[in-house]
Amino acid sequence: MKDITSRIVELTKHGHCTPQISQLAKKLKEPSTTIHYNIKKLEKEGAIKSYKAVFDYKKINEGFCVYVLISLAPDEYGNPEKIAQDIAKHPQIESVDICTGDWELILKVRTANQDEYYEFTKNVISRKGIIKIKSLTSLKQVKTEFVEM
Amino acid sequence: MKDITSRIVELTKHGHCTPQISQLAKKLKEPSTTIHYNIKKLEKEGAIKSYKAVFDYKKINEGFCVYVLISLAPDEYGNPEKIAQDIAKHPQIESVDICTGDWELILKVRTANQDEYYEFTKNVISRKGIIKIKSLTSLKQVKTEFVEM
DNA sequence: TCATAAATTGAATATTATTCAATTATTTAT
DNA sequence: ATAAATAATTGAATAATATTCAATTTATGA
Repeated sequence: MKDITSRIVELTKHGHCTPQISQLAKKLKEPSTTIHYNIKKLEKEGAIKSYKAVFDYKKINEGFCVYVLISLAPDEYGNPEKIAQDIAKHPQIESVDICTGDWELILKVRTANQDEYYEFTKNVISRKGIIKIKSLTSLKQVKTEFVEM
Repeated sequence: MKDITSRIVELTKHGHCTPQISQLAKKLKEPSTTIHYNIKKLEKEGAIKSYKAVFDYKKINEGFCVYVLISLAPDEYGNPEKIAQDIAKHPQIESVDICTGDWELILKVRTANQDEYYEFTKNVISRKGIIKIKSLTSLKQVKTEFVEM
């Protein structure tokens, strides 16, 4: 056994997918060359960033999901993007947004379980510049990435 | 002009994409039939829910993004899924999670602008059972759906 | 250890994407 | 308003890719 599935998951999580031109053509009742042309246009414009798979994350051992609200130290206000991009690099991070309001950053983190999440917080979230954290653990995800579960 | 692109966006936002088996085969240095077999297995198990496009949402007229933290009335605690699923149906909703902590629900909402978001809150979020709301508006999304922007 | 099921693979086929050239529609400049 | 230039649509031909199938190997479990 080579555990090919986990490597497929890792690659299709970010990309390695493609639109189904002929299916779209049928659905929209247009020639497939027209669909093809318009998709390439969207890609060139940068409107489409990637094609990817959406998972039942419990089934790929990423069942533990936490939203992390972060408050930054005042001296970091000038450049929140630096911290945001550093955090975004980690594979457990689904999303990072720089926000208005009571919190400057909001993260969505996926790990296998609470233990792994705890390790993650120690290594990634505990760092200079972050002065306050509130975590909201997801008990059930009803919809994710525009896909209803 | 038929505005085919916006219909393509609408369909590829949820699905109408497919994994690139031959690309995955090259990357993983395995025969494409092996990749095919393993992908079909993941699909049958329900581990893969869908294949979809990820967008630069500003460029598809969904540049206004808000995280909405919701507190439910005590009489709704017994069945938060009902409300969650009702909310999830709306196309502006990217995600809905039922959470622990100070807030019972967390939504991610995407609209064209603040006005549209305001209409959305009036129609969807102002409803019986929801007693407290906090909104966090995203100023910049650094990573979304595991894709760095 | 034998029997059964699961996973891997190559060769053949079916399906789908892509290229290209021609046509039509739209925009821009005069 | 008209001509010229650009952008979008499309069908036919080709290239690339997915899928099926049967054979083989590997793993599982009584």
